[in-house]
Formats: sequence, C-alpha cells, structure tokens
Amino acid sequence: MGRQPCCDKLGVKKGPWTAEEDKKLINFILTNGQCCWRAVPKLAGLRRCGKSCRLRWTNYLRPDLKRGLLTQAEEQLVIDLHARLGNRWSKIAARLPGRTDNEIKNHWNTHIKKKLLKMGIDPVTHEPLNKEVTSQDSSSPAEHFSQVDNTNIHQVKENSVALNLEENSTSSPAENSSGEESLLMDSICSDVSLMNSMWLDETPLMDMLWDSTPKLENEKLPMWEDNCPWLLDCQDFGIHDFGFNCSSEIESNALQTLDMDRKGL
DNA sequence: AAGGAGTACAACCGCAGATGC
DNA sequence: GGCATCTGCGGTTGTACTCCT
Repeated sequence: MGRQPCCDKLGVKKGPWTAEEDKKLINFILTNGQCCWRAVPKLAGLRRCGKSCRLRWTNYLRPDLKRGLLTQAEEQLVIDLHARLGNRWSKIAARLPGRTDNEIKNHWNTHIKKKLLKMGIDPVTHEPLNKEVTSQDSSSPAEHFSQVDNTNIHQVKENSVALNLEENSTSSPAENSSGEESLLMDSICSDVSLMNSMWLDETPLMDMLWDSTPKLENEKLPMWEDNCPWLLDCQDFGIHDFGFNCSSEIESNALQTLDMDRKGL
C-alpha cells in the first residue's frame, strides 16, 4: 500500500539544524564517508531522516562549498545555462564549483528572475517579454531550450552583457566583476563547442572537485574558515571532537590547509 | 519603538529515475 | 519483467532577518 516513507515519522526531528547535530553529521561522514543515507541518522546518532541528513550535508556542510552571494561571472553563467537547460538546477550547479542546486535555485528565484523581469526579459524563455506571443507561436519553451546554435548563444550573451551593465551602474566597485571574469564569460559564450558540451552530460567541474582524491596538488582548497561556519565551531570543540583521525586524502588535505591558514601561510 | 511588508535562504515534500533482487 | 528500495531533483513552504512607515 503506497510508498514507504523515507523515514520513521515518529521521533524524527524537523526544522533548523543545531550546531550539535551538524557536528554529529560531519563527524560521521568524515569518518565513514557518504554511504546509505537512510542508515546515517541511526549510525550518527541523529533523530533526523536520511533525506534531511543528505540535504544538510550537500547544501550546507560539505567542505568544498562556497558561501555568500554569487559573483557576477557566476550569475551570468547561471543565466546562460538556464537559457539552455531550463530549471535543471542540479545540472547548472554542476558547472559552478562550490555551489549547490538549492543555492542557485534560491538565487534565481530571489535575484536573477527579478532582474530579468526588470530588464523586460522573460525569465522562462529568455526572450524579450513583448516578443513572447510571437515566440510562443513558433516553438514551445522546451523546443526553444533545445536550440543549441550560435543565434541563441549570442542572444544569451547580449542579455548577460546588458545585465552586467545595469549591475555596474549601481553596485560598488568591490562587487563588480573583474575584467578577467568578463573575459572568461566572453570566451565561454563565444566558444560554441564549450557551450554545446555544457549542454551535454560531460564530466562536470563540480564532480571533479568533489572527487575523493584531489587531482590538482598545487590547487589550494577553498578558504574553509570563510566558507564553513562550522569550522569556526571546530576551533571551539577541538579538532578531535570531529573524529579527524580518519584516513581519506581529502580530509588530511583539508586539515593541512586549515593548519596553513592558521599559521598565516 | 512597534509592527507590518518584503526579502533571503534553509529545509521539507513528493515525485521520478536508478538500482538491486 | 515486476517489485521494493534508495537517491536525487525540483517545487514549495517556513522562518529569520531587514527595511520602511
């Protein structure tokens, strides 16, 4: 009869996570890795459902997450990718290292959508609002998204540039994207093969970064203390409270980075 | 200072696809 | 092939915070 609930509803806590719960979850995952989310709450001593644990970890506790607002370049990339992929937030997030689908979805709904509407661009079709009727006559939104061609790329690029101009006129210099970011976006948008590969399911940047074995030895990991509030708690609890005596490379690398940061290297 | 409106974001819910038996 | 289970995704909701009157 029907689907089994993802967890035993009785005794399962809901709502915001406490620092103590975060600590337990982090401790468990760093020690045992990500496996069988359904079993995680029991094994970690949490009164949460596995789904909630997974969400908390992927959206908030993961050490490679960036925190804070999306940069201009990231925002433009989101707009470009949304024009191609639609509301496939996980696919979009996969192209933005350190960002989660939830974060991007929220940012889209609260910021980008409004900006596009303000500019007279339909956030769904990425067409000018006054052209909506005629564009609907010719093709459905789904068909529109599947049209991977230069015309589309240039239009998206134009929209992005327009958005950028508007942003630059109102935001502080510190918030503005650097010239390098603009060049990056320019080259991304101009590179048809790259944009087409983004459309296809090729190895995402995010997955590479999250792979358990760091491939770029000289690459510095994100500034953990800036990005992960829980690491500040780490300092309060003491590092062994988190069970950091585990063996995976990413953990030891992260600890080295943290140590280097502390020493001001 | 109070409180109502608007905003941002964390978290939940239900569905669909993937996987294993 | 059919069923059960697990995981991931996207939409939606709840709530804390900020701003304005």
